[in-house]
Amino acid sequence: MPELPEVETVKNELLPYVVGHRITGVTLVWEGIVKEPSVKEFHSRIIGQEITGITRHGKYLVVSLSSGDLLIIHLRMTGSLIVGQDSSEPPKYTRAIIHLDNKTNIFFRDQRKFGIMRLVRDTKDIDNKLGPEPLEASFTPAVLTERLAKRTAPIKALLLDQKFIAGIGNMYADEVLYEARIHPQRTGGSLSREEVKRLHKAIQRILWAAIDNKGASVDTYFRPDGTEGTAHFQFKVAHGLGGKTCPVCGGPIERITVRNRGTYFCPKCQPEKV
DNA sequence: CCCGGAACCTGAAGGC
DNA sequence: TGCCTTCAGGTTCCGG
Repeated sequence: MPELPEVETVKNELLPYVVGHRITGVTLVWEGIVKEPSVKEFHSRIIGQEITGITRHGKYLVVSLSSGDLLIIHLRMTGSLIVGQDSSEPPKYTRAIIHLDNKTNIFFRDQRKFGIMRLVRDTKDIDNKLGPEPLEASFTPAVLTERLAKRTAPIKALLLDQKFIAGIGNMYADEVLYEARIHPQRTGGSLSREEVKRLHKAIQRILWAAIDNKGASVDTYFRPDGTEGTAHFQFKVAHGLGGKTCPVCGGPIERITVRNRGTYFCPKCQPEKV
């Protein structure tokens, strides 16, 4: 599942292949991947444009074009962007191919067809959906404290809410709460000052460590060169480690459901009552 | 605004 | 072997 560290890695590793190059064509193997504008207008506006940069907003990739248009890409759950040669066979589940003038193809693979592309003039509509970027300097413990105040939703649900904080998904939410020793069902507003500090630190440490490891290849995530990230080797609880042993207390990792999402945690190290 | 639940989608995995 | 059900989860929508 591409979350902030995976999307950040895709951005970083895609950049050298694409910046300064022109898009010579886009093959839409599945047209439904383009949400906006019409397929016809999408083609006419994107072909011939030079890629000038890529940024990340939460889990969104924003590819800037010389025309001023922005190509917004969201990989959702099973999407990946793989670099290949013009002559290479499209990987399985390829939904779109971006052809560049350097004989390079970007293959947009996506098993479940949830990923999207959108051509827009500005990023207002995605930025309005996103809370603070957790790795920016402006995301301080005080900011987190203020946002948690009076919230009655479980902390796990808040971490998954992109408007509360951008970029965290199901895997990293579990890892962060484990690291912070906070039970996923605790309500946001009930966290002590000490717990909020631990949570803030855990968010930044877990996400930076995952970026250092080029993301977690637990499902269908691959780096643009087709290799796997290694962040999942550091997971203590997330993604199917239920039943395994907590590395700290030796007790079993449990699985519960929070907001219809599989949630892994250690009941001993993350007690419900403090 | 806040909260929770369901829907969207498709392939993998498990039960029988 | 094969049919059927269940599960996975980022985002969006809807109801209270």
